Amino acid sequence: MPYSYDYPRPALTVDCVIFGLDEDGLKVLLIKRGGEPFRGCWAIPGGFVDMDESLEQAARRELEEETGLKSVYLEQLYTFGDPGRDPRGRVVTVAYWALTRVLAEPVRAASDADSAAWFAVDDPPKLAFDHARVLEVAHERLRSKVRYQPVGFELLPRDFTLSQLQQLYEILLDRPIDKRNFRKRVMDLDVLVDTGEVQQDVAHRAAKLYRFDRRRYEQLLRSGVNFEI
Amino acid sequence: MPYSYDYPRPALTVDCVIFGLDEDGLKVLLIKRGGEPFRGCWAIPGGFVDMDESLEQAARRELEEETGLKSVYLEQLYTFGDPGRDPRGRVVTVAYWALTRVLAEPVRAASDADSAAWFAVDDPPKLAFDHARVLEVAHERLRSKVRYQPVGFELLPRDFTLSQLQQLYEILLDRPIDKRNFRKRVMDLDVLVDTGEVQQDVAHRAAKLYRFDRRRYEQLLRSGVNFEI
DNA sequence: CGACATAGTGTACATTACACACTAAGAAGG
DNA sequence: CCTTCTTAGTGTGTAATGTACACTATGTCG
Repeated sequence: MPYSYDYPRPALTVDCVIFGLDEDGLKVLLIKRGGEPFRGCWAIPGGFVDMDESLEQAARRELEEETGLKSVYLEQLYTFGDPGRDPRGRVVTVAYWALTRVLAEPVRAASDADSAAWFAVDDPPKLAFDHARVLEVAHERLRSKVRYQPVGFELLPRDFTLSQLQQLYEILLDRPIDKRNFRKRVMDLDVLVDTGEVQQDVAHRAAKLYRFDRRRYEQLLRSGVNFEI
Repeated sequence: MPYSYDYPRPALTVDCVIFGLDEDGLKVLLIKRGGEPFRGCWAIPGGFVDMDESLEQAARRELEEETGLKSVYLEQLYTFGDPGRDPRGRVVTVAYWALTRVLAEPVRAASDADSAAWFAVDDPPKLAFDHARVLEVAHERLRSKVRYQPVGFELLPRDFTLSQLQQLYEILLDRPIDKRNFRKRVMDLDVLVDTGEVQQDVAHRAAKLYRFDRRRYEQLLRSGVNFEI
């Protein structure tokens, strides 16, 4: 027993709630557990924190190990630490969350997990531990965040059309949006650059392609501009 | 060495950033550390999590032990876990925060701390560990929360005048507010009950006393009403 | 009873949000 | 090449909301 302490310590883990978007709607990335407890059960990817890495680094590492996903922008969600949430003993979990494009990110099963797959957020399988609660908190956070921050842009290809952007927001906000009002609002935000290019190979009038200007966005954000959509 | 594990574990602590309000402005509750490291340095109250208590219970317990403060409404803020933030080794801290009335909550030094005192948030002393950063994150959270949730009501006596409420918001938002617009806005929220009473013992026209209707507020909140002030 | 201190009230104007429907461009197929 | 189909792209009027602004009312105290 190589590691001893004067007082007992909880185990520390990180979990990653990864939301993905495709034409069907909002998805969440889950893994099938390969070990006990809850073997064979679906769960949110995550694992133990190493002593020399930050919490976010740990989350990023576990996510890549278990799903192959890398370089997503992770944000801290909440820390779950009630006694009894893990049958192995006291485990405290710092949960992170992110939004990605589903199609751009094919997932593979990896080391610690039997397999990884996307599930509709509205209809998830039964989950291990208190992961149903974790998913709920994350979904709540996503909903409230979408309203006042332009998270959506991360989910599109670098160059995208306004219709694609609108479709994305309609899925995230789960309501139809008026085209003209949406375009007015988005253009007024002043964070899109017209690339001068248009869509290729479409069987109808090609739409203009825009690009998100992150630098400009961060500038405006600092000066307190309201990014409500 | 009574507690042994197969893998090393970080120590887990909780910290409480307690904001208080008095007529001078926004304050934060700090303790003077009685032990090493950073002995004699001011710090955010907190301590180690016991194995059989939830994170929030731990925060509440440490807060009472170190400052005498109890039954405040704590909310989870953020979890700080970078390696190197504590010279004793890897320590992960789940930070909580709360708003209280300063005058209603005289603080005493207690067990783990030499003394406890309120400091102006804008002009804190040099703080132990990465507590300056923790305070900054908490202050940021407070500022953004005040805008869209009626946190202020917690800080007033059960029965209060609209002028007191306005003064409170002026301090929290750090800007003057027009009296008529403020009253209109607040009354439109429809969460105040007219008690029928008025102030006593004031050397001028006595103001009506109102009470915050928490039940009504929670009802409206669930139905998606906007509580921006 | 006059001076003083705070309570309490309404309106006009500017800004923003929202509802709403047609023309434009390009591809495909006969 | 002309018609049809599909999506792109655009403006205006109206309602709702936000904001600026100044006076009267009520009580205490000297």
